[in-house]
Amino acid sequence: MNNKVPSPRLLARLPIYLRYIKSLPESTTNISATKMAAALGLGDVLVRKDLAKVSDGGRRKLGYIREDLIKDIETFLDFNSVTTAIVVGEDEGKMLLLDYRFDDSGLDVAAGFTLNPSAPVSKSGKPIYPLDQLEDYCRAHCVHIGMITVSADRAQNMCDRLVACGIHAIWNFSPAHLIVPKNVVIRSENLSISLASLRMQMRNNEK
Amino acid sequence: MNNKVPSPRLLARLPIYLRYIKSLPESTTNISATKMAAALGLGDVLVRKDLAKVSDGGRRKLGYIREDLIKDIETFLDFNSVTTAIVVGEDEGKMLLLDYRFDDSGLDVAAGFTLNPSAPVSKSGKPIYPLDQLEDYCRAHCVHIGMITVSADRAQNMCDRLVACGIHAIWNFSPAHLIVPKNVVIRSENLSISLASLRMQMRNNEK
DNA sequence: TAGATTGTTAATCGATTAACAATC
DNA sequence: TAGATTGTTAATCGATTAACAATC
Repeated sequence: MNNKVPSPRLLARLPIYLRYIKSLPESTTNISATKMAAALGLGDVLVRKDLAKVSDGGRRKLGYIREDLIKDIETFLDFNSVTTAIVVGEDEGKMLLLDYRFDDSGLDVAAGFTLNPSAPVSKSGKPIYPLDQLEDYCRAHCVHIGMITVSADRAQNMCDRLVACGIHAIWNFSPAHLIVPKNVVIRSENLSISLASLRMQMRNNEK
Repeated sequence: MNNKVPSPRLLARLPIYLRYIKSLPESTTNISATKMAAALGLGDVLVRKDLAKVSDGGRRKLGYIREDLIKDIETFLDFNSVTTAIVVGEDEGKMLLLDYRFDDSGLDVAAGFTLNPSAPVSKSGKPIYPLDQLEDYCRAHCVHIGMITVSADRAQNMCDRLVACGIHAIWNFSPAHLIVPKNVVIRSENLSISLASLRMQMRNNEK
């Protein structure tokens, strides 16, 4: 394990490894990179190199110790420390993300904000506040991530308000392209991109 | 424009270009790769090479004709032909995707299926059928994409049913790892991966 | 021992960037 | 002409794979 910035590709594969390892029967104590690679359709050397970056290695002939590997990946991905997030949004989208099960990944979606809350809590019991309490809440609590699910035309405004509250990162679920200062991290989920990629694969698959 | 399989990275950038070009004021008739690159924080040669792959080139000194470029990107991404999709899922998730605005990207989310529909139509008026009508519907209509939003433990079963109906692609919004035959395309949206990547960026940003 | 496995070093491959020529 | 731009060729960079040595 060294301290270089991990590549996005590695970061994308680690949760996949994690899910796979966790899906193995309880009785499994060891897992080899070779088998994991075969099961996931990846090269074995690739998996081994990835694991070398997050753990301190497996044992020849035995592979990696399952328990330790889970711990190592989770530690590397920082799943053990909790980051607090809030959601600002229109009703449906907001509800969904408020109640989304980010299982064991260290995200606490603490509250939702919307213009006119129709209920004081979401389905899973998370509090929903009127939008004008956003600033006070963020300052009173240690909120690091702001999730945006409003429509494209209101997204930049929400983003600016969150940035002004001192948020560290914006997780944008709106289709808008948002502009943030350099010290704020931004990540956009974009179903158009996924869709384009899916259709492209379909097209190529038909030939 | 040639006929090689486009790289996923190109595919991810094209919708970003598209969104940017469309966001320009109505009066804009030309746009240069140089300016676009600067606005989006990309290298200008990269943008120019990307555009060369989808259009038949810009004009020196003037750049690209906006209108044509939009058309070229949309054609390349196949946004003009319509693909029909259906959603199988639990209530909230299903509703959201049924009503999601895939603006102009050529996806028709035609219907939703769930075990016990609480209403005959979604908010935006899309029909919702009981799950046992899935097979009949898929065979009667020309459904190409099956979107899965059920919980992890039921996802593989839904996936198998959809595959048996002759679906061409599975768009998986459940956290499960799904197995499909070679002739079916699969794409999984995975918020854990996004979250891991976001937190990693945050961590590196703080240093 | 033989076989399964890890781990390392070199080769390959693909994507991006740099340098520069062309041209309107 | 000068400047803004495209487009091409070569260089660089990073990620993946191949080959192989080590070892339990």
